[in-house]
Amino acid sequence: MLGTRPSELNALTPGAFGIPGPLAALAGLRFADISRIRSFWRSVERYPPSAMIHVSRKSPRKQLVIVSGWGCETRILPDGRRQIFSFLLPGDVVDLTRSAQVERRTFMSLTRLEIVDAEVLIAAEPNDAESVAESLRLVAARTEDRLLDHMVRIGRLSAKERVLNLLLELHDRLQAVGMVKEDTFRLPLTQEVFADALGLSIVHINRTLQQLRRAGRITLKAGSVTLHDRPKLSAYACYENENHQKRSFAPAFMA
Amino acid sequence: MLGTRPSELNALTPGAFGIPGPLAALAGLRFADISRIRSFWRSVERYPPSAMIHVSRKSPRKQLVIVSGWGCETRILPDGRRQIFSFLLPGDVVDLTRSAQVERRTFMSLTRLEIVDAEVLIAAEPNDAESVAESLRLVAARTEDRLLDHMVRIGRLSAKERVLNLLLELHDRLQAVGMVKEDTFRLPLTQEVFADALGLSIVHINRTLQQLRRAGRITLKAGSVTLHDRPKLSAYACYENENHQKRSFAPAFMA
DNA sequence: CGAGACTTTGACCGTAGTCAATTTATGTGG
DNA sequence: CCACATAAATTGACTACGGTCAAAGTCTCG
Repeated sequence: MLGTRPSELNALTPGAFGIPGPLAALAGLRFADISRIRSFWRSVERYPPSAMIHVSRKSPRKQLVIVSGWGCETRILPDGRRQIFSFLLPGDVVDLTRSAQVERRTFMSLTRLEIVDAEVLIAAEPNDAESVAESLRLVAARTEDRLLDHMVRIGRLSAKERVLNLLLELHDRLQAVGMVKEDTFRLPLTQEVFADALGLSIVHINRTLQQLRRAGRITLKAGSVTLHDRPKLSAYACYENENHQKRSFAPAFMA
Repeated sequence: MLGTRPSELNALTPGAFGIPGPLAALAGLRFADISRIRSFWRSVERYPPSAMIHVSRKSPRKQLVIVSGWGCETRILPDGRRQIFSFLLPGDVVDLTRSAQVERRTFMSLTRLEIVDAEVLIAAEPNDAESVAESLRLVAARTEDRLLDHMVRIGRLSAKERVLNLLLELHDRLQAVGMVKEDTFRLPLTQEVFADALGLSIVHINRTLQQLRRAGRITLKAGSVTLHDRPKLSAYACYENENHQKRSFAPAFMA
């Protein structure tokens, strides 16, 4: 782990739906009543850390929603090198509809992970099926857009910038789903995962983190990170909040 | 230019539809008669090299099809660094439907460029509207998938591997639309563009190309490239043909 | 022929990679 | 609750890939 001690602060319980939780990211989703939530809760699939989640052509499911935990999309080269394309957080949608060749992206869990098939969410809201589907598409589109940010990170930023830029993105995404407290959030990733995401070696990631720590830019311990002076860090790392000029998507069901 | 002298071998004329041309990449597209092709030809938009193609929210168009020339999607950082996300070749589709934040990707021409709005193609085929639309989606999905290959390139391959891997991809894509002759194809890109796509500096791209040339891996002159021993190069550069296990999409209208 | 865009080369530097050893968790069985 | 095994984080020494700066050479085109 990047810091130390694990924890379950990154896991959600059904009760969490009562407060601005991860699924709030699913713009406009409304859960009419508790019983529906329960039924949906029962169809959650659970995976242990580092599990490969198969989504072959035989399985009909095409959109998966992360309920709790962290996942990622990755590709491993024949010689063992690995590139992580994206991190998937609670509320994110993996939309396989958008890919012509599902085989080329591997979806795996990084922590214990819970997912539901989007079909279940849509079925839970028969009256708003279309609006739910639309929300899912929107969230999936955002996930795709982030691939570009990640490409810029890897292609054009220095190691320090890459690390900060990614941490800033994760901060914002986690904050959007209520998983940030006082600028601090859990980061259940090993340095190896970080390295594979940012196109750097483990050793260099380690040294980069040290530097950022010593320079007082971040605090990283016990598996939690705190970013000090985000505006400044954002400028330094060429980070742009993805919600800059966007309309807000406050979840209607919690007004 | 990467080699020397320009040329129009990468541009298409209407007559080209009679032979396996770029639009063959649009699986299943059928052009019932010449008059329709003409009408569609009249709605082609033309751009000079290095033009920014605006696709703001005000313009209703959402899917653009490249008819001739090369384009790219890119992002420029505040300090001038630039990352090119993808190259767009004849037959490719730019699907803005898939992006929640169009502002974050800039679409520009690299050579003289001709595009048509997908609407036009669909309208040209009233009886097969749905199948044409489906083809467009498929092509767009492939374009998206390629972003991942590009990410691997930038994140995990060495300079030599990156260059070869990209050349191999371009070879295959151009071959699919009949723009490769005897393992040779036109490459109307400057080394700067190459550098910005591969996350390297111009100087290093130049040296890498020299090395590949001297090692006899490629021939690069007069704006054309020849790849020698592609199977070997593919293995070396971790390149996998995207059509590996895929069904072929021979254009029905030219059988 | 000259201007400007592109390519090429040399000299030198620095970021990031590799290898290998050490320290510090984390976790499991007794 | 401790001992040991394993995973993860650190650190040092050394290397090398790729970046920067600057100058010279080429090509194209008006």
